[in-house]
Amino acid sequence: MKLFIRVMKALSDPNRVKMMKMLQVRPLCVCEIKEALGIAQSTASKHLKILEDAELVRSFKDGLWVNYSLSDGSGSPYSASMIGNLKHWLDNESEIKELNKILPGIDRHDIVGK
Amino acid sequence: MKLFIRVMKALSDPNRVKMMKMLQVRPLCVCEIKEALGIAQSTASKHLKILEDAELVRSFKDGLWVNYSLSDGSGSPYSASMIGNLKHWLDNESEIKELNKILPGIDRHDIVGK
DNA sequence: TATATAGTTAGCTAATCAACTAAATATACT
DNA sequence: AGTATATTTAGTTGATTAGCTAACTATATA
Repeated sequence: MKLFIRVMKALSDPNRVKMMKMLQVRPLCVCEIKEALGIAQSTASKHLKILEDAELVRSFKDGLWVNYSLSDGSGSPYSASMIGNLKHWLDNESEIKELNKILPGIDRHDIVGK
Repeated sequence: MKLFIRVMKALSDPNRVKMMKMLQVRPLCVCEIKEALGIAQSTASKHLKILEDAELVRSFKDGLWVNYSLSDGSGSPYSASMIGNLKHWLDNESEIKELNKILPGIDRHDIVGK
């Protein structure tokens, strides 16, 4: 039960859902995600930890950067199912279309201050 | 996005998930549900409203009783999918097995005080 | 070694939420 | 009409949560 609740809770926040949708496009570092969403870096980091604890995303370090990507779903049937469903859900939402539009222009090397 | 979040939020609470699992067995009135879960009737009622707003359950009055049952899923793809998934999820959880064990012994006519 | 950069952790605040009791509403029965 | 029963609504309280800033850790580079 705990695992299931953890996945549902993780997907109960709009910013976290947006992160999942962005990670469908390509792996992203924390600073790219905070940039796209317009939130503080610490906030983005915390959200990503919640998604990771729910086995919805995974992370690997690359020098200074921590890259986040969608999990392969091996963590639980709940995360696997939601990762799969989200691939075809919400694409017509204006907020998601907006993100998809700006995402190509977001590059970790161009992000200035924190 | 709002609809999706509403479904995720609705399923983020253990008591609400338990309600979904109980309603898979049979339609239930509020008093049967509060009895099975050991919570106040007003609490059960509020939870059921949240599930109903997420299109996960529906209700119809029968005299003094309000019967709740699983929604047919026509409300949204999100509710439809989750209703379907929950049919085969969580059955091996001890909390759910316990509920399934006591549920046959719970009858609205036998419930004494509120 | 010092400095800059990316990320996380700690600590705070405002908002949301689950629980309860008590009061109000709705329906049936005497 | 009056009473009992089922449910919902109002109002309160304690816990959780999302957001921020500031401080800390880790890594790379001058």
